[in-house]
Amino acid sequence: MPELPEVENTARDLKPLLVGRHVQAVQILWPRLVHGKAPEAFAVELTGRQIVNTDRRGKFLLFPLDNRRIWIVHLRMTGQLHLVPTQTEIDRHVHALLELDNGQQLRYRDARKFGRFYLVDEAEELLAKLGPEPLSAAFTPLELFSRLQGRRPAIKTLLLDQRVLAGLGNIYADEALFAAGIDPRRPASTLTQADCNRLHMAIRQTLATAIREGGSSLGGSALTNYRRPIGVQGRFQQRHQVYRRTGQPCPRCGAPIERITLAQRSTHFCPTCQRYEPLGVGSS
DNA sequence: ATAAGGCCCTGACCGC
DNA sequence: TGCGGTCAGGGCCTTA
Repeated sequence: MPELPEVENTARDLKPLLVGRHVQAVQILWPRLVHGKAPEAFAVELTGRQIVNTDRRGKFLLFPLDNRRIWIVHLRMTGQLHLVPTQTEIDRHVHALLELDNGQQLRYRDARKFGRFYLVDEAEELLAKLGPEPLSAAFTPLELFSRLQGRRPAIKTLLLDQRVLAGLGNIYADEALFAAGIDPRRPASTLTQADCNRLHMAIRQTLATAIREGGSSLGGSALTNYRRPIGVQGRFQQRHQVYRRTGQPCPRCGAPIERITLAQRSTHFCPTCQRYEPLGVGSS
């Protein structure tokens, strides 16, 4: 499931393959892939354009074009972009074909059909509500603390809210909270500045390491599993401390990892290392 | 304004 | 082997 590290790797992998290429033809095989306009109009508007860069904001992939418009892709759960020779067989999960000027096709493949294409004049039309980039200078421990003030939901829930912080999904929210030693159920407003200092560092280190490891690939099949455009899987799943490790020993203390549901999402944590004791409650 | 829950999709997996 | 049920969950939408 592509989150920030997977999207970042996708953008980086595609950069040398796409920048400078012209789009010679576009075929949308599943109309609802295109957001906000007819797929025919999308195809016409993208045809003939040159891709001048590849970039990322949150979990969105950005492809600025030579006419200053931007093609934007969100992979959601199972979206994948691959570059293949034009004559490669088209399987039933391929929903878009972009013919390039070098005999290659950029293909969008998505078993769950949750992903979307956008074509906009200004990126802000789509990205205005996103919170800060976790790896940018704008994201500071104080910024994190400020954004949690007066918010009652569990900290895990808010970490998944892209308006609070852009790019975290279920895997990296769980991993970052474990690294910071914070109970995912804690009401966000109960985190102290010191908690936010640890969480800020944990988020950055978790994401930076995951990017370096090529992201996380979970599940057995190449269909639903994250694959980089160059075809390889990520390696970070080998370093998950809690995510989908229910019942297995915590790498820090050995206690069994627990799984609960928060905001309709599975949540994994160590009940010992991520303990929350509200003031005035409990003994000692 | 915040908060909570439903919805879209289909492959993988489990128990019988 | 076949089959029904459940799970996976990002972002958008509706409702309170």
